[in-house]
Amino acid sequence: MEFMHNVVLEELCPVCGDKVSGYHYGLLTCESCKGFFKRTVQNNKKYVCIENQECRIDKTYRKRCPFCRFQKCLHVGMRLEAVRADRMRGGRNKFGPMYKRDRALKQQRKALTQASVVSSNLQRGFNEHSQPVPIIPCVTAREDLISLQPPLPSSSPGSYPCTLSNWTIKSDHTNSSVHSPGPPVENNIHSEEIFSTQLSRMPRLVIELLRCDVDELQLQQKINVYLQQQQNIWKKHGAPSTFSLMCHMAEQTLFSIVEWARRSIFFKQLKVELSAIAYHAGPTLANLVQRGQELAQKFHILQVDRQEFSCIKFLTVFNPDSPFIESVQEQVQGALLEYTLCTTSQCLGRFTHLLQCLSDIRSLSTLAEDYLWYKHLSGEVPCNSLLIEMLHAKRSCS
DNA sequence: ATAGCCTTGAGT
DNA sequence: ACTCAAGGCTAT
Repeated sequence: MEFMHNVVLEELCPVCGDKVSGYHYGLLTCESCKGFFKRTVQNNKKYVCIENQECRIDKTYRKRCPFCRFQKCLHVGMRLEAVRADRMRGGRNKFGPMYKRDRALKQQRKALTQASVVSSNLQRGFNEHSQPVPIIPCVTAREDLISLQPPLPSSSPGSYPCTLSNWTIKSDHTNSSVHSPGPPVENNIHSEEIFSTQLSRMPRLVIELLRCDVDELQLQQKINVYLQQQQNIWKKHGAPSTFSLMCHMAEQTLFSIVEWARRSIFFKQLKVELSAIAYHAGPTLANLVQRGQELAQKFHILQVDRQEFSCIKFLTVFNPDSPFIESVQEQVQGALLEYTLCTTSQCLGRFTHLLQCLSDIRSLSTLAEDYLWYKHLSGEVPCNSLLIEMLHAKRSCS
């Protein structure tokens, strides 16, 4: 228990970088930002920024601009609705389970990191370039991406259990509007223990991929915050097109994938061409959305776990357009095969299903890309520099 | 106004 | 009985 607590308290406040004192208003923050957020919301304070509304907020400067500090509080995901209108003290609120899952997730990430460092030291090389991988923090906030407005008190946290025979790994999903949540899984106190034990039997490559994985909770929070902001804007200026909204969501996801690719273990050895990105948009938008949902459903039925998902993502994002990438792809595919063989009793069945999913993602991604390019040529794509840049890069290559 | 410490109380 | 995230208090 003490160990669990330490994992959490080692972190830095996402607002100012000060020492975290616990979960406050939706996430881990320091004591001072907790107090600041509380005062601001309780007293309905209105601040004004005398600069450009982009003041740096850190431990030293956090007092200088309360406007930007509060914006940052909202941006990183502090929840207005966690401040009690009736000022009742003590007790618990609806975020309790979310905190618990977040703690478990962080604990598992830490176990992974430790196991992978040990494993790096013990084993030499699944390829000749193999070297101990530095520990890289998973926080990848791009603060310039989202304009800052208060979130709405609408989303309730849900659980997305990824289970497969021996492993039980849960991730938090606050947005369940696209895919339905999986069956409830009881909170297994010993899951971390089991997880660590089983880790030793997992293919090393799978461990590495998993360790570099995207912080889904953060990505979802960002997208949620964005959608919530949009709701405020719609009230004033009317709703934007679904397509424009999806471009924004795709852009957020894209940034996250780029960050993930940068962290990925082979990235430094590659001249990476990020190209095949799977997101939902289509020949007609509705058709592509439907195909995307079908794909999500397929993943759900198969109960694809994080390990498998990491491998599939790697195989999707990196195009086998050079002999080296091709060989790495083969290794990842091999690791996936090894993993599925040792976690299921279905022989090749599961692996074949996963490859089918991969193929679906690729074809969906091609359709989405064509559609986006068409929309771009007809001047309908909002100014999403990264999306368009990627599209241009892809088109100029092929 | 800030931020560190204290009190409270539902959930476990 | 214990935990820990709410609100409260108060020196700065």
